[in-house]
Parts: sequence; structure tokens; C-alpha cells
Amino acid sequence: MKPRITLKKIAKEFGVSISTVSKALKDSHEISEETRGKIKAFADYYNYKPNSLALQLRNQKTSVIGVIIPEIVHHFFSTVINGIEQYANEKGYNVMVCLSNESYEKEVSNFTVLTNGSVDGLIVSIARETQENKVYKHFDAIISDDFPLVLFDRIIDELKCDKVIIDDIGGAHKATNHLIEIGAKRIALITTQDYITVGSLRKQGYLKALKTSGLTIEENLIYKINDTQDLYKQIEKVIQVKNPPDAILAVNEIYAAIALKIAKEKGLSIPKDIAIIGFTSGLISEFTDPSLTSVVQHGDLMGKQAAELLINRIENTAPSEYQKVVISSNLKIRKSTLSEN
Amino acid sequence: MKPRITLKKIAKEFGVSISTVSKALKDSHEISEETRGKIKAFADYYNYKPNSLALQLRNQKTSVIGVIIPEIVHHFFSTVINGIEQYANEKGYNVMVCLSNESYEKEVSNFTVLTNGSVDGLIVSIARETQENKVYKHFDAIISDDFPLVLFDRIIDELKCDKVIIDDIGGAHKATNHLIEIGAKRIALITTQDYITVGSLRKQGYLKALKTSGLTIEENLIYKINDTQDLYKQIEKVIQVKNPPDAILAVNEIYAAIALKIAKEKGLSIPKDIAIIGFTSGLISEFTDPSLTSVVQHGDLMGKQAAELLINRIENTAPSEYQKVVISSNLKIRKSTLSEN
DNA sequence: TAAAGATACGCAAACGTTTTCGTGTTCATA
DNA sequence: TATGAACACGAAAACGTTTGCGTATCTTTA
Repeated sequence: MKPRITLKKIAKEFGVSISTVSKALKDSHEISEETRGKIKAFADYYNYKPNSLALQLRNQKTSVIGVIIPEIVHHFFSTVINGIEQYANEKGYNVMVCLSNESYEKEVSNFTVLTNGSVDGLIVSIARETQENKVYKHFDAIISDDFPLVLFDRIIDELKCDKVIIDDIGGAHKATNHLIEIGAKRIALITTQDYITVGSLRKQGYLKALKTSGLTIEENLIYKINDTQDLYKQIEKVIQVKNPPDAILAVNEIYAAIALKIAKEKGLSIPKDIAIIGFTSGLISEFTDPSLTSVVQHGDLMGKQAAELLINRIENTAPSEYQKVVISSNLKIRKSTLSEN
Repeated sequence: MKPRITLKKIAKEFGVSISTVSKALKDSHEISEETRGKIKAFADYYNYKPNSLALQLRNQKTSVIGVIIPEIVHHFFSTVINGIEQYANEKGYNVMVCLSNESYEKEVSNFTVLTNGSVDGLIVSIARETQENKVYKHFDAIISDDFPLVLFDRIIDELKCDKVIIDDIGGAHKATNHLIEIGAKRIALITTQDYITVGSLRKQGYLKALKTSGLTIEENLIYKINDTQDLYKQIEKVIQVKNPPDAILAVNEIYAAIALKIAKEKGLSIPKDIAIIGFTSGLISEFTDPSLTSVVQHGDLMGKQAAELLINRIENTAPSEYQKVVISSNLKIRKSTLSEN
């Protein structure tokens, strides 16, 4: 790569000082019209642009936001990034994305790389492994330094920082109520392991709805899926029992789509024999047959909110108390819960 | 945010020079054991880490790769980013993602921001608008400066730089042949506008297969979709004709899924009445009913390749001629082309 | 005891910028 | 003709780091 042109080189070319060049390019009245003209023409011709590293160092500001997420090949996370990027861009920030791949170690290494001056703040959704082992010490340093930080979706309640979450309890509550309204009596829940916060929150919403409706809670209707094992086999057990449930609430789109597929294979009619709802912001629900009713998650909005909180924190326009923003979710009713009469 | 600790502050604390501190922290034998110990303990206690901006400026290297893509909420692009990130990380690079949102203007602004010293190289897939208007002048400056650049998927043939593409012709060819083998005679093609390179390449593969099989090419079986208008209405026209095709090749997953949905609504049986194949690397194809046969695109691999080419270019380990890597695609046969006898 | 060598550190340049403050020249005014 | 302002530019510090080279002090050796 050819070396880029610098103020120093331009200065040398005209036998003037670096400051003269700098001022000339900024149209300073301190520099004579003549000198200004020459310098600007030359700089223009050689396509001069200030080196942003030098500027960042001088201004002690990078205008870059770091984002650490568990994975990117996941519709929800990519909508969040989209939201972050849109808002950040409006405010003149760029986005640096790092993946933890659900690994604690990688998350920590991302932390160290990003907090060494290359970004002005951090937006994080925590890796599964980190949540499982509950080791949060990599947060200590940056929190005690008041480094701008926003957690989203998978958060840690104890940490002192801004947070954005989906109204998981409310979403699951609405979904479960909807199932009850269309006549379901025995609603199975397909959820994650307990340490995934969103899974356990959605379970709370589910339980709450059952209680207020006076339905009995059957522990054996709650299935905790292990994401590292075969999903089909695990979900098959929900349906292939002597007394199958008459409705299913799944905490994500994939679980729901698999359940639907299996139910159809077993000859069940949906929603007549069994109604199904998933959580999602993905595309699958639209194209299954029947299409899947689902709790819509508004990842874009979540990203926007997270970026807004962060930038306010960076620019010191935030209130001193940390905020917890809850993004409400709504039910998109499709055919998997819609009787055709 | 609290100000970070620097060499200067440590130096002041012990009344030594900055260089002494720097050397001590690097375990230089030039510094006495005693001084080294004190300084390292202090630095450790205050969690000193070298400011990466300063290092980047000094070393004239950021170890950051810039990526500009049309959108991120798109399974294909997110797999590519995933591939880029994995490989880049292994090699000690970080990834900065920018979105053009299919807009020429935003693409240009991303260019200017990223080529000002904040990244060592650029991986780009071109915005729709840019392809439509064929204005490539924002590439001129960086190409004549030999700035490391890799184009992928949506490329520009004339530009002198490394490129990675899917074997679009071959993929479409294989898919079309497969349709012919299962007995299709009148194969419709649902493709994009001509200026989208991947669309026109896939069309070439389609035409080639028809020719070599001796089937007649019917221009009115080729439908060019406009992405900014209602997809359903446009695709409906493919099926709702007096003499519908007996097979459909769609150049992406969404088109295929919509075609499938419409065909079912019209009472057609798939694949008996009409067989369907899509291009994809998404999740939808798996969960439609019947599941969709599709050309698998290996976005991860594409990203890895792009990152590899770029990093070789950055580190000057690449051959001087520019390379064009073709990622071969393969057919994943599912039920939309599988007669059940 | 003088010369040579080892030890332990500091200086300063370099990366590329911005900006405050100074300074030499020119011109007009009293 | 001396004084002051206006004009046009330069010096230097600052951001934080690394590193080659210089140097003062101490120790060893002949």
C-alpha cells in the first residue's frame, strides 16, 4: 500500500510549517488567500484526509462503539446490531462487532481488546458459558472505571450499568393467556436451561398466566432443552407421550418450528389438536404451514435503545442513576393458534 | 469515565522517565530488578494496559478489518461476517462492520470513514443502488493507492482487486439439471433485476442447463422481481397463468418460500404438480412444508476466504496478481423436488 | 590509580494531528 | 518618524507509546 499523504509532506512541498498547512486546510483567516489556495489545491489533488488515528488520540475520543454478542448468525442478534448501527450512525459513531461464540474466554479477550482505548463504550449480551458459570469479574475493572457500558437481553442484574431487556415475562404471559383463551387446558412449555435468563423469565410469565387462570401447573409439561444436543429428539418427547398437551409455548422460533413439524408428522392437526406459539423475530414463523403465532421481539428497537443509552453515557448527557429499559413485546397471531371457523 | 492510567502517570509516581517505565514493563534488562518490580506491581495494581490508539499510530497498523455490506439482517450476510470474524480473530484482527443499507451514498460515506486510517483493509459487498447506477468512482482512490481490498458476492469485474464469489452459474446449472432430471419440461425462473450480478449469473446457469438439455427457452417463464414492491403479487403471476410451469427455480430463499406458499394456496401439489428450488443458506427452507430443495451457499467459507485474501494482502504475503476465488455451491435436496414414490 | 567495562537510566524522535501563543514584517496613523 | 495595529506565519505542546543512543555512576582490571 502506498503511504498516505500527511500534513508534514504537504508542508515540505511548499516549504511551510505543518501548522500553516493545517490552518490553510481549515480555511483559517490567519493564512493568506494565496497560500491557502495553493495548499488546498495540492491537498485536494492528492486526496488528503486527516488520519483518524491521530485525531482519535488527540481528541481522546474514537467515536466507535464496541458490541460483543454471543453469535451473529441469529436473526434476533442481527436485528439488534442493525438497530445499534442505525442509531450510532446518526450520531456519528461507528460500530465494531466482536463475537464471543458463547465462550467465556473469548468474551474476556474481547473485553480486553476493546477496552484499551479503541472504543468509547461497550454494548454487551453475555455468553452462555459466562451465565452458566456466573463469573463476572471481567466486568469489575470497567465498571469501577465508569467505562460506558450497556447490557442487553442476556443481562446480569447485580451489575451497576444501563440495561435493556425484552419484557419476557409479559410476552410469555400474553402468549399463554392467548392459548388459554382459545381453550387450551394443558399447555406445555419448551424452554432453555435455567441459567439462560430469558428462558427463566419466560417461564415465569407462563407460570403466572397459569396461576391467574386457575389452571394447574404440571411440572412434567415443562421441558428444558439442551442446545448442545439433538433438538428433534428432545422436542419429540413433548408430543410423543400417552397424553399429549393441547398447546405448546416455545421460548424461541426454532423450538416452535420443530415442534410444529413433529406434531404434523404425528398426524396432529394444528391448531385443532394442538396450538403452538413461539418467541421470535425471525422469518421462519411466516413460512411454516400453518404459520406460527409468535411473540414479536423488536430487536431493532432494542438495539436503538441500547445505543441511545450508551451514547448518552459517553457524552455525559445521561442521568447519574443507571437505567433499565424494558422493550415490550407483542403477539403476532398467525394460523397456528387460529381455528378456521 | 475515569481517566486511564498511562506511562506518564506511572513515571511521575516513581520520579523516573517514561522510557524507564516502558522498559520496565517489558522486562528489559536495562532496568534494575528493584525498579522493575516496583513499577510492575504498581502498573498491575492500577490495571495498566497500553493505549491501543497510541500503538496503532506508532506502528502504523490497526489490526482492524473493515467490512461494508448492504444489510446485516440477512442470513447469508451474517454467515459471511461470521466467517470473516472467525478467521480474522485467529490472525489477531478485529472486525468493524458498516452497513450501506443498499444505498450508494451511505456506501461512499462508509468508505471515507474507514479508509482514513482506522482499518488496515476492507471487505465489501456492493450496495444495490451502486450496482444499479454503476458509479464506482469511490473505489478509484483506494485502488490506485493499493489499499487492501476484497470484494465478495456482489462484485465489479473491472476493478483490480481480490474477489470471492459463489459459483452462481454452476449452482443454478446444477439446480436446473436436477429439475430436468425429475422430469420438468417448463421451468420458470424467478430472479432479480439484471443489474444484480448474482441474479444475472444464476440466470446464465439456468439458460445453459436448458440449452444443453435441448429444452426450449421461454422468455415469458423468466420473471424479474423488483425487491422494493410487493413480492407476493409479483410471484403470484408466475403461478396464476393459464398454463403454469411444472417447476420453479428461485434465486433466493424468500422467493422460493413465497412461491411454495402460493402454489399450495392454489391447490397445487408439490413436487407432483410443481417442483421448487431456491438459493439459500437460510433456515426457512428447512421448515417449509414440504421442505425446500436449495442451492447451499457456504457463506462462512466465503467470509473465511475473503478474510484470508485480505490479510495476505495486508501482510504482503499475497501474490502480486489479484485473485478471484470461486466458492462452489452444492444442492441440498429436500422434499420440494422429491417425489414420494 | 587510571582506564575500561558494566549498570541503570534519561533524552528525543517518531507516528499525525490541532491549537495556543509568539514573532517578524508591513502598513497606516498621529 | 515613532507607534500601533493588522497580517502571515512558525514553534511547541499535547495525545501515549516504543526504541536507539547517549551518559553518569559504579565496579572491575591492569
